[in-house]
Amino acid sequence: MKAGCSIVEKPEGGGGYQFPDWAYKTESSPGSRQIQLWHFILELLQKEEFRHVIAWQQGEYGEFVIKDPDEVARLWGRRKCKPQMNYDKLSRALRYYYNKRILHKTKGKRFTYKFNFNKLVMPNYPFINIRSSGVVPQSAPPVPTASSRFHFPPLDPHSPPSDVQPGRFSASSLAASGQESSNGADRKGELPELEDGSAADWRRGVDLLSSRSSVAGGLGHQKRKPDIMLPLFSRPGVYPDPHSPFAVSPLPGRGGVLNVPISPALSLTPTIFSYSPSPGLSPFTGSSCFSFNPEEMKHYLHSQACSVFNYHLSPRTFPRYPGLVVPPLQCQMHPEESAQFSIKLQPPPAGRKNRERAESSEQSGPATAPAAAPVPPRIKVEPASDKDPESVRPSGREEEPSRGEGAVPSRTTEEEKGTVFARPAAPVWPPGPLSSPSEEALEVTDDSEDRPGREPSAPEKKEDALMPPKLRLKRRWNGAPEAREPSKSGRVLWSGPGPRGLATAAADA
DNA sequence: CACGGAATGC
DNA sequence: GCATTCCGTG
Repeated sequence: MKAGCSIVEKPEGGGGYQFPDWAYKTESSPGSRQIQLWHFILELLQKEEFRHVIAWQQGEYGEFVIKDPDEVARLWGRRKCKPQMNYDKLSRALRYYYNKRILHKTKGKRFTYKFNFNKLVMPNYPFINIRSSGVVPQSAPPVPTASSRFHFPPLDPHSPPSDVQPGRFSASSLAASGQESSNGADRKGELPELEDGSAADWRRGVDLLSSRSSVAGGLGHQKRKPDIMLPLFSRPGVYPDPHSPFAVSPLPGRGGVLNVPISPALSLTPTIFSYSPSPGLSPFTGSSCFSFNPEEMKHYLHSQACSVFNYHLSPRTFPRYPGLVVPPLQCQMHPEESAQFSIKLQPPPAGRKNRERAESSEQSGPATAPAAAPVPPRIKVEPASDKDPESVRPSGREEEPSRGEGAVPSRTTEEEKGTVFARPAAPVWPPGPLSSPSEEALEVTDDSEDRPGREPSAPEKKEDALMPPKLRLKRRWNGAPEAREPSKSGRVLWSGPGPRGLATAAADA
């Protein structure tokens, strides 16, 4: 790998997880094993240290503002060992996400982009009812008793999906997936190809799941439909940054149907699976829904924890099992920083045909921000390289004074992790108590109002389920700020498709 | 600033 | 595939 740059690459699996595998893995980034820009952005967003550089925009769910474009570019360049990186280039990369629907631009606001969680998730989890909970992230309503009901997903391999599934979320419940949908408006006709790319990508996560589950089994054909289930999470709780898309909506009661993992990243590759491939380890493996090996579970939980932690996912994302304690692993990673050391400049790409300009460049930045940080002890060095980027940075760092949040120590030790769940980092943001998401969601809700969301209660199932994403694809939903909620207004949400995904999936299997 | 095509690299 | 790098156009 790029040796020189040590940085990131994926952590090894064995040891600890520095970051969720999926963040670096192939799965999440198919062709390339390197970290992807959106992962990186999420990393930065999750860290308080970078709040002054990039932060969630309050008010809009999933929206973030690059406060210091140059800095972000530098950090990115550092991470990728591209000293020549600048905002212009970085932004080009971000623009490529538009078609993939990972991001979209918030028009009118400079340096402001928005993650498209909704869409992200949808494809993967068509069964999720967005409306109720508000899309994505917050998706899940806390199910209080989750534990009791805990059904784990079934991801399992052999188990026939069919067998298992029924209980969990019925398709019906999930059904509604579609907010996105379609309103006619939405889809402009532009999308010709649609999906290919994008949908496919998202789908990938599903596939993974599937594959995992079926690995041996059935895979003959792949079904795209996800048959996975996500665990329900019980506690509503708290969450760190309200603005974070990962944050859960404060309102517990609403029902979401299921919780889905939310981050886009997650959606791509659910954390669940990330932790270890080995079949044996898989928590779900073999076991039926309820049975599982504690060890494995721990492992799983850990992973989840890490994910939660790393991305500030809502605790909801973390399934809670009674009694289970998650041991701290090292989950931390830090984006940037690590790079500090090894940055190697790469020669100016001579890239384009005739270009030979050499820019001077300093090598990247030295310091600007974080860099100076005390270098942590363990950071990765070459050998370790893979491990983490910033791995371990102890706690230190910070650059960001930010106001009050000082209180929160922020990650650091394990304990904190625990804390995270309990009380995540403090958001700096004041009040914004409600996140928009919820609001949005609320409105829509309708059927799902079910409060506790627990399982899928949704009665309705729209059957059609997933729309072929292909169809929809490229629409640009940007434009109006609120456009994103078509459902509400237009409401249509796809009536059609819903549950089918699951159901079918099962069936397929 | 933002967008997106094109060429290129990995 | 996913950027990175340029660049012309709004």
